[in-house]
Amino acid sequence: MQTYFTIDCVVYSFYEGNLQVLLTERNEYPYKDWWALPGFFVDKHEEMEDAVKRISYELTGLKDIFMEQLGAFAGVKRHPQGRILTVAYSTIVKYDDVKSRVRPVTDYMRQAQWFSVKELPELAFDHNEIIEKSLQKLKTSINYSTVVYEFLPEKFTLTQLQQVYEAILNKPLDKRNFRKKIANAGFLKELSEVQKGVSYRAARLYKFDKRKFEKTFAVE
Amino acid sequence: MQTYFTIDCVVYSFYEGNLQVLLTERNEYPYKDWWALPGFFVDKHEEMEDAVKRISYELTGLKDIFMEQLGAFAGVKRHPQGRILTVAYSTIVKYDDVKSRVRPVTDYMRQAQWFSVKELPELAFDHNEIIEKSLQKLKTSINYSTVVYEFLPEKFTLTQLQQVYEAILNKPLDKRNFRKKIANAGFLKELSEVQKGVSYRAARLYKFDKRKFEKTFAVE
DNA sequence: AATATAATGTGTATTTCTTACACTATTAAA
DNA sequence: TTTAATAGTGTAAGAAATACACATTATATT
Repeated sequence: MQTYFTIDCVVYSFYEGNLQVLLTERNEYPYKDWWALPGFFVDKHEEMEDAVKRISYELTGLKDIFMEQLGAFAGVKRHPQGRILTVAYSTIVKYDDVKSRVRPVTDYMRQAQWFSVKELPELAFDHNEIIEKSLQKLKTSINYSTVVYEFLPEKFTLTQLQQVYEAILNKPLDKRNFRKKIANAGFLKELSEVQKGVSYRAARLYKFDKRKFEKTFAVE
Repeated sequence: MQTYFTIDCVVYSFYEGNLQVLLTERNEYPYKDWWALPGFFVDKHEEMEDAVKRISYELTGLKDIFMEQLGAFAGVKRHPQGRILTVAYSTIVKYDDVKSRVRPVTDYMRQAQWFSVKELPELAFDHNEIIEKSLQKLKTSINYSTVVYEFLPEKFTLTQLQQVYEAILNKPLDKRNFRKKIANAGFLKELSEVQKGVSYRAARLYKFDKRKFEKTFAVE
């Protein structure tokens, strides 16, 4: 007994204070003209991770992006033509790296577009449910993972970092307490550089120090 | 392009101070005579969750058990005959409910046996990896979920509860601090009953109060 | 009845973490 | 030089986490 097998990608970025998800407009039945997560059939000899990389690359032009498996969705009724098992992955890209490059991947999809997670349309299949689950996971893993840094450029300000936290947790945070906590964690390297091109006091730039992070979370 | 589709179950219980996993001895190639997680092909019109329930029931005679999806494992090379996608689930049963009932499910499997997670043999396919990942997840979810209570009978002592925590976290805990923390959380209902049949001071029994738990973790 | 055994049940002091809260400093643009 | 906009900073109070030792109780054994 065999089943069709696809992967779907929840591609996130951060823009204008909001978490954004990349959706594509379907050009085929079922759900023609509906918005949906970008997804595909996985090739016979292709690893799932490679399929995700392939889709993400074709959509955004980027390689080496954050990628995490969310789980399998295989409800018998999720697809009108019988079970299609999908494995959902979430990926995160830096908006600036991508903004002008986003485009649909195949003829199956018309346009590709960013949507704020706060204003999602009704999506094809069980895709709203997949995104819901993915957001939940983002939230709970924020303190134990490097996801926040995946949204930011290499050098970032503390305010930008706080905004990403706020977007994921969907609530405002106190600036001083936030900074204390971040300073305390000790994962950031303070640079001597400051922000450029702003018409107000320029903020100091920081880098995420992966080594220090791994030391803290090392299993003994 | 289609793929074979199985589910594998990580069935846990708690016995003699250790986390135990139920393994079956394979009676078929590949990996004949190896120990493996109990698993099966999923029927065409069967929901994954139902397949897990079915297997767990056939192995242990129990219904209504804890069940959680761990994720999909679909490496092209995980099965020598080409990709077989498996979705792994973890389930938890109470050892006493089950101890004499455990038995293999089909001709594909010879005996079924509990193994302490501290002394696992080398398993078929990628099953060691699956268990590793599952243990990791147990650990990180212990404080936000009801998993610990799934291991225990309806009425249990605080020492038993502490032992389950210790087995999952794989480290000893301070008795007084542990009790303070539990009392503080407020999920337990103290009973007027005490333990029976022990040859020393009998401990007070407690029940898990699901309502209180849900109140605490309610999303606002 | 006395004793040995084995586990139960309990409190305090210390440290660490979390939270609440408001003003001055700096820069660029007008 | 003034205005606008954001950066950057400390303290006090309360809550939670940790480290630590002994008297109590139920049963079994003699």
